[in-house]
Amino acid sequence: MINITFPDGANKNYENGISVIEVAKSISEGLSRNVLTAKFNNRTVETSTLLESDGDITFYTWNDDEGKSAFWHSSAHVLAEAIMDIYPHAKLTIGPSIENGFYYDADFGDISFSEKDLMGLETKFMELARKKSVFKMRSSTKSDALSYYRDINNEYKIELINGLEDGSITFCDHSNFTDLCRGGHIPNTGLIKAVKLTSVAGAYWRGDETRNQLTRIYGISFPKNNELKKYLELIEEAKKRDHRKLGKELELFTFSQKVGIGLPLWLPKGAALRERLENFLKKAQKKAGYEQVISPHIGNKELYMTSGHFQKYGSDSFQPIETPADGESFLLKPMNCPHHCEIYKAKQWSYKDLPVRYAEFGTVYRYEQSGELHGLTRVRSFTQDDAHIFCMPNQLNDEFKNVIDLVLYVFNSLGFNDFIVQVSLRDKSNPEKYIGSDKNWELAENAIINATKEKNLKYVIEYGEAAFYGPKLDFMVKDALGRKWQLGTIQVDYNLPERFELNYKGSNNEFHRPIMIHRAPFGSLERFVAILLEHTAGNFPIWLAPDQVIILCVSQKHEKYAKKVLNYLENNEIRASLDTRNETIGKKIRQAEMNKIPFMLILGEKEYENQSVSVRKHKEGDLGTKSTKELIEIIKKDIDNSMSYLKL
RNA sequence: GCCGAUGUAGCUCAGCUGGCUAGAGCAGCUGAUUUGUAAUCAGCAGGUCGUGGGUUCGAGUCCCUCCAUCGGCUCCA
Repeated sequence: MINITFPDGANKNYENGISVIEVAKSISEGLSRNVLTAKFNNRTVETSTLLESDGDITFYTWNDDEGKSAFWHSSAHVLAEAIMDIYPHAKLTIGPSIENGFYYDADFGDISFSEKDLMGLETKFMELARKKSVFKMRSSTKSDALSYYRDINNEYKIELINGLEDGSITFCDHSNFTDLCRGGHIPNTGLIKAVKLTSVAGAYWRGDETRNQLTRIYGISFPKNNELKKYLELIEEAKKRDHRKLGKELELFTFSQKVGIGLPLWLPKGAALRERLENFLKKAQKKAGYEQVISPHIGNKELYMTSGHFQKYGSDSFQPIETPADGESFLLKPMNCPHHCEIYKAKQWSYKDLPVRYAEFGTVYRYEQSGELHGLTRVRSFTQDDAHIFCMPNQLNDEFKNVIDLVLYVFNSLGFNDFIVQVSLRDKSNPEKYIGSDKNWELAENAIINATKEKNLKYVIEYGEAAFYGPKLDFMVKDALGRKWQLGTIQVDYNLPERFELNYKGSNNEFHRPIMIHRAPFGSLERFVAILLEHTAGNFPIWLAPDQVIILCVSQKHEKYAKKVLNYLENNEIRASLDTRNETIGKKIRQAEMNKIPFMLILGEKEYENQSVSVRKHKEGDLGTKSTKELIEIIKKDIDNSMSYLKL
């Protein structure tokens, strides 16, 4: 007999060698039907696994992330089977589950696989799934595994197996198909009732640009047809929130091939919105002891040689601007830090002066690869809400924590509650990617981790994501389609102060090196506005909204009164516009709704007679007739509410 | 940069297997209408079908080049 403990603490005795699914069945028939995968003693097991010791068990269904990932991972197996069925010469590599679905990477050799071919694969997929083939794990010796893949000439799997330890190698069989796999499957293929192969993409083997490019097929599958339908509808809805679409519709920004790809042009409404964001942050920074500085858009190449940026990024950047003078060249500013270092150097510093905090909305230019450009989120010219704090070692922790507070304040003010805090550290196996001593890196990395812990932030560590000069604390937010983007960032840097030979006079009358904190709560104004657009679907908080009020005349007869009301609103510092076009009131309302203007005022005969206004709120509808005094109160209150966080 | 897809008026799209002066709705302009809470009616104007080449009696439609955009990969100071 073995004793099995359940998540609620209850436990029960079973025959030694009972299967996971039988244990589930002993609890309830329903659970055994829904269980997709399980963990036994914290190890992922198959539902067919036989249990031969005491232990804790947890069952996972479609409602759990673990259940979904087993479902999707199993779907990847079926996809692989379908690929081999239709393209017998393809070479399989890996096929994991991802956040929304799964993919499989395969080498199709000379065949160019395109989206048109997905339909055929999808049909084959469902045909295979319907066979209800059972997933069975099987262990193999390293030499058997290697000889299996040598026989079918799959160098990718051979490379994978060579990286595995003998004794830990397992295959998963279902139907007549087998694949190298470490486990975590659903009971059988029949549970997959719906699949959608969503896209084809190129992906480098092992993520390495210098190696073969494989064909990646993305898909998503569901236990019910209806869920697939709902998922596809959700995607359609999300596409409507795409900032590129909304930015055009709301006349916020545009691009022009003539100006150049990836170089955004801000339209009046967008520029004004951006300015409001800048002023909001400037105000907060002033309170937090920052001073604004200004630096030029170009800098001498020597500046970036000193910082190390030129050596690191020079060859694939906008190329240096040569001047008539011999040997003189300038770079378009790709970052502000070197300039701020030189500003720091403009005077002598005493320990009594520190910390000093230099802030600048600095526009920078980076030659991003053409395939990487993406709306406003990845551009070649963007404005960082940059600042650099120069401080002493004993001030570092407090300064860092204050910056965290500032970032959180910005995020909370704008309703970004759903973000991931990422500690981006160096990849120690690639030291050539970084500058500076190991000792300085240790200090910087520890400073970030400690401050993050002290602020009780839940964080994930990502190795290899650090900047070349120092580790980062990144605040990641998802766009409408779930893609993660870095917005806020805070970096600890011991290296640039060294390279720029920054110093201050300590109380012992000796020179010391300050530590530098790089930070940008928005990250870039461009990306921040893009993500804000997608999160709000263009319904900005009213304090930010391009137009807060639009006045709609029932007929052109009321234009004069409308102008009076407009004037009144403007005198009360409310952003308003007037629609006097010769159109029906219905049409003007419709357009104002589509333009997402928070308040609409309808002015006609009735309002003119008693000098009132009819108020309609965006998405809510008619609020009835109000006096102009009441109107201001209503709007001011609304603006006030939208700024409630800003005042904390 | 790499893989795949797409590219027709300001916007959203139609144009079957190549065949008469390339269509529609919205937006724009002109006129009528002067309107009561999500589209008033009529008329007009607007496109070298992304670019350059090729195949063909004939190309928006087929082929190639380049460019841009979209979905990924790589990259992201």
